[in-house]
Amino acid sequence: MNTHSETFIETDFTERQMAVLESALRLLVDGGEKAITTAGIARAANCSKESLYKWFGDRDGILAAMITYQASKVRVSARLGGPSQSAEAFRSELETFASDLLSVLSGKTSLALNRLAIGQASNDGSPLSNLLIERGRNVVRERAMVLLQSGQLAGVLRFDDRAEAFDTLYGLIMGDFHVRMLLGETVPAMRDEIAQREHTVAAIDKFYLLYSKDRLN
Amino acid sequence: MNTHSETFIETDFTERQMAVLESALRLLVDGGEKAITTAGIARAANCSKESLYKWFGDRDGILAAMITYQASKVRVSARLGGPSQSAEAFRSELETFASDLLSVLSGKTSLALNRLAIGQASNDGSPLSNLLIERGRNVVRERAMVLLQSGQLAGVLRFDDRAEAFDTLYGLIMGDFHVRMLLGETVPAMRDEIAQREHTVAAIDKFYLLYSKDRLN
DNA sequence: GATGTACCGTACCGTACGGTACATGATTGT
DNA sequence: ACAATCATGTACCGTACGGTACGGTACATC
Repeated sequence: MNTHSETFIETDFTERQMAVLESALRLLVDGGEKAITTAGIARAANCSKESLYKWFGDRDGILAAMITYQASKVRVSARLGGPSQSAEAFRSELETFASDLLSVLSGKTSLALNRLAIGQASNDGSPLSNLLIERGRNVVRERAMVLLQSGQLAGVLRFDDRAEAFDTLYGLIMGDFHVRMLLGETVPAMRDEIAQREHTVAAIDKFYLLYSKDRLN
Repeated sequence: MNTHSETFIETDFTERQMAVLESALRLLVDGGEKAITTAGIARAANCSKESLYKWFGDRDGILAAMITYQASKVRVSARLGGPSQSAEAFRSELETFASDLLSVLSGKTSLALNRLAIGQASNDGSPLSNLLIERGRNVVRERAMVLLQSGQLAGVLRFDDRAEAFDTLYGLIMGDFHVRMLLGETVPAMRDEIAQREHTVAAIDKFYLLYSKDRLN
């Protein structure tokens, strides 16, 4: 049995459907939203439009399925260590989180899906945006929350408001990089692996200056 | 003579054209991108489509003109104080900057234009995005840069890399609020004036912890 | 009062897209 | 072997949009 498949979240999608969604995502990544036409998806995936409508209902259903499917793929690896650990191990875990955050949010597919959801966020209740917030941001946020919690329990960090600490951590890591990348800019600090690493370390340094247990104020 | 008009940047737009752009912006704000049809703009502004094409070339020209026009309106008030000033006055100025940043980026028109630019950022070189970055972010950034510079000259702040200090300041102020608002979420910390004020003060507090001259490391 | 300019309103054209219907081939269960 | 189910490919329909053309109107300039 393939152990890889076990790390994926179970979805209600057929293999064929996932293949179609995969090619639709690829279409979105290098073509933008205007490239996502029902005929285009069908052509790229060698499937019929009728199948698309049978499986996903309508165009918005296809888009929602793309987000759900992608979210099931990038599900971040859960924490393995317990709450009791050394300060060095915790710092390392925090840096891993920061690095993962940068990698995920700067990924082409993530950017394309965020652009898609933002582009139609002004219309109605915008289920796409909610889907992206729930399955994207909130998942990452939950992981960070338990991480911060364990840091506090381990006596490494000190804060009153965990949510505020998370916001600060996020801000120090991402800054305005996300929006700039969404606008199509190639952010220098995201260029290569070492630049990302450097930025990550600096961000965590600042976070420790603000929330370390040994903080001097 | 009206002194207000002098604070506006000169643009090449006629009064009539500005009125048309104004109603187009209003259309965009409460209708999203899909509401911006040439016929819709003409109808809302009581002008003819032919005039639209004569003035702005094509649909993208209209969108570009909307961004340029809006940017000319929200041009932030320039700093008046010189580099030599008290620490209290500088801190106050920094808080004013933070407050202005929050107000501008959470404005309905700003959000709508950012959504518009992001929505079509994946296509080509995307002149809309560049326009928004140049006339939006970079203007604000320049203002913050001279502000930070004067803070260093006044002996209040200490940093080696001014750009890095700005990124940190921005991250502390905005966090992921911008993206969340772009996705349509109503961020609690942006709800009312006092919540914004509280958040602003906390952000500047953290910034001072990191970049104050009296920092202890 | 003639001429030119700028604008409005509307009608029109071509195209592209979302969605549906149908005919043909594959696959599976019995 | 055969029927039933499913998927593909194609053809089609209605509509909405970008862009253009044209007739009509107000106004200014000479």
